[in-house]
Amino acid sequence: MGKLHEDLRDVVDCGLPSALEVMGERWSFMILRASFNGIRHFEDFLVQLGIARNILSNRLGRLVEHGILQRVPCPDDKRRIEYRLTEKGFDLLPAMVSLRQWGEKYGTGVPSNPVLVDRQDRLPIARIQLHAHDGRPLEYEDLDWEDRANIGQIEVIGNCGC
Amino acid sequence: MGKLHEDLRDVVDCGLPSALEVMGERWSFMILRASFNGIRHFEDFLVQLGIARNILSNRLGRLVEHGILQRVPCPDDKRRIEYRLTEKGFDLLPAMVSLRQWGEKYGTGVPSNPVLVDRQDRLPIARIQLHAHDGRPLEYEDLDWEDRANIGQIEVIGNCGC
DNA sequence: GTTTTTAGTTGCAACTTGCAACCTTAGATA
DNA sequence: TATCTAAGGTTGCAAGTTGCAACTAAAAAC
Repeated sequence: MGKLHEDLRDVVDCGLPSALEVMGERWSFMILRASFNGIRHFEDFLVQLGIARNILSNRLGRLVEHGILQRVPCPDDKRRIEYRLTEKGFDLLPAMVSLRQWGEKYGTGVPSNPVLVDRQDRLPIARIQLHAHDGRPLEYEDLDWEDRANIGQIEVIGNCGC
Repeated sequence: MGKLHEDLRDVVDCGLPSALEVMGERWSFMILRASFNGIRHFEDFLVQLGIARNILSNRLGRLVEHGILQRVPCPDDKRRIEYRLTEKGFDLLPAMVSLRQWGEKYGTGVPSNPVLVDRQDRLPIARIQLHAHDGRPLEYEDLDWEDRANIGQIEVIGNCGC
């Protein structure tokens, strides 16, 4: 475990390798999706995903190790363990939704269900896209790569630019 | 190849499994990132990523197979092959950026470079997040899962809701 | 016509995966 | 109290996947 992944790390200046170290594994996003849908127990993941026991055990362990899930023993039944999303885990929602939207657009064409809605008006959320620092939506033609050194001083807090 | 992935497909109503069939493989997102950065040739991917030749060959083939990259032989030097992003490939940008931002926030702390900027003002793009159909930014507390059947009629074109 | 460059393929060893069977601890039942 | 069942694992094995190094094929350079 690990040897394959460590190489990815120091290849380039990019958050991607460290993200992929956990989330690049085959079942990680599926487990995350189940978590977002409220699944919390080992056997429920097992049934929902059709994953092998040992792999699920291993993946849950790795997700916990990386602070994406939290392992909480139930106080009322000490056999049961709850795997809950941490804040770090919740922060993966945009990435997951974006991948899901892409898969839905180009994949088998099966509409996803259930669907994320805005609690206020019960309407589906918007398609995820890139925005400028001031909120204007950006298409690929509006973008450029720039060396960080050339924009260091005018950078605005809250924008990461990557 | 493929046997492992087909199972993911029909597990749930979700675009995620079909997205992960290609992009869930260990090197796919790294190759995609290199493509977004302008890398187009076999040997350049090889050097930039430090990936094994046979794996790169295999992954490029799969990305082409899935219509994410296009294999274009150069007319001036017929040894050379260009791997170019298709529209389907470009559409993965939000997912990649979102993952990258997450990795940058929680990973090794190394700032990504180069950085995506708005061509108009040369400022870094905003952090990717979820928005309501009318553009309001949404946090996780503002969201709910809803069965597609309950919102089928009021659904707005351009919103996918997943 | 020999060498170099680009984009691969092949063989092998090491690692990872999936499946089935087993183990461990805690509650439930009698 | 002993036994049964449920929840969450671990272990062993066969099959599949990966990485490395060495080899090949075709086109360009010298």
